[in-house]
Amino acid sequence: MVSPQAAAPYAQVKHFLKEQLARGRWSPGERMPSEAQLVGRFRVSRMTVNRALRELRDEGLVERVQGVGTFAAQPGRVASTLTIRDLHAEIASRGHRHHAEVHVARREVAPPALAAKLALEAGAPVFHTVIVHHENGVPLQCEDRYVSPVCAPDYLGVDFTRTTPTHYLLEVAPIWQANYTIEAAAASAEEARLLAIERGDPCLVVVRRTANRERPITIARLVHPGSRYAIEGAFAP
Amino acid sequence: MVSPQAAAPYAQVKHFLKEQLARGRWSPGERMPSEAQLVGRFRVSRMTVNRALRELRDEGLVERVQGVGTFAAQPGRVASTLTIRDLHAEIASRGHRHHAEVHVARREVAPPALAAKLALEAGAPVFHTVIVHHENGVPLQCEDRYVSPVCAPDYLGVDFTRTTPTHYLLEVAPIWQANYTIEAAAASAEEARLLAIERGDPCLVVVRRTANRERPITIARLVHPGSRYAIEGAFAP
DNA sequence: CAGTGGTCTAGACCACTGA
DNA sequence: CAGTGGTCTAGACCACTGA
Repeated sequence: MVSPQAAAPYAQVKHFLKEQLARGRWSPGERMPSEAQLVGRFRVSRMTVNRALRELRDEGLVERVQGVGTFAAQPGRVASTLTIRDLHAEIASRGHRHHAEVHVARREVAPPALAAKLALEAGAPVFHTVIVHHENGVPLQCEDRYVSPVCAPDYLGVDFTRTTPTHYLLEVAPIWQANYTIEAAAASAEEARLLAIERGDPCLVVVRRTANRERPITIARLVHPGSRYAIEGAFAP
Repeated sequence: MVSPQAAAPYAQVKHFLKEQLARGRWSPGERMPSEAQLVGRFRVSRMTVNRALRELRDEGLVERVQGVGTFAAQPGRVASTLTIRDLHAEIASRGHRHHAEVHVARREVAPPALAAKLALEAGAPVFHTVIVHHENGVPLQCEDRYVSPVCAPDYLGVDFTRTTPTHYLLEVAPIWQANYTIEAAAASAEEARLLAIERGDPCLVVVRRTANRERPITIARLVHPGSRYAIEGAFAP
């Protein structure tokens, strides 16, 4: 009998393997235990073990070859797609906990360059939030965002520990178009502090600007520790 | 009885729902059929339907709430504009000079993990090139590439100072599908040397794997100095 | 309370691989 | 051939939700 609070068996198997992989129990390319062996060790059914391994494969942690076996892949990356996707949903879909720390949430006066990008007049008010998103308690993204009060007048009234800016904005101001840049940059002292990494550590930086049919809505600078985040995607005809 | 070629039942259910979602059968937030209803309609077991829905949730296409139901998610899903561009053409289009330095171009024996990724047998030969691309004399990209001899048997005969691997491969082995990851990483000593940057400097790393209809063609790891390269894109409805 | 999704089980058949 | 992963089934128990 399993006590109610206990993690699901498939999650336990997955966690165990993840842990061992992180510790280097198997070098990349090395054969890992077969499903049958894990069934024996954990006293669970093969479907349960299979789900754990399938999810590890989907996360890029293991490789599986039918008729051959399961092998350790290069160590841990998390995945995303090049879409405007709510980070909360993304983390939840991995079965992980998300929580957000709000560091800044206020009205500011838009300096000229920013005002121009948001199609506001210089000196007009603009909303500014700085929020750090955590996955299972580990900082994953520092979201530095400016929002046009014209498109989302009630933005600052949102409880960002419960609703992400992306989620809220997608609801109140549907996106018509967006552009983005993706680059690698060294963490600033401030970013390093917020993300619990070292200054100068490589970060994946996405700058995204969205607009509706008439005007810009928001500009966000999303900084991710390079070691904890990767963008994944695919295309087919 | 299911004919051997048929897609797996879970994939059929998933495909059906994806199709309907794409057609706007359910608006965002609208309730979709329950697992029980889909079991009845497709004559499959609930585990099968559950897997289809779970994967749709993981892809961000639906939201599921225990005790309540399954709902169509906000769209948010836009085709990636990340294209496979020939770097030579990209540099030329900026009116700049491109030249390539070939550091490695040889046949090697594929270690197991690589062989699996390229659908080769372990120990089979594989082509390996390491080429540094310069824009106006400045190193812009270090291209570390493995190529399946099955798809491009004459690969090593190409003069890579005159033709880029991407250009050549697009000609001899048209791409049917591709996937990629984008991440930030610190330059290794070797990469730093090739790119004329400091070890540890942030780099934008794209790993791209392409395949034709039958089999993988090539895996490339493209390392760019963070200070010199960014990916840009836009999407609109 | 009925309906929902989350998960597990113990078996099954299959395709594939390498010895 | 034995071993592997891919998938399915038909049931089960559970937590959760909203009427």
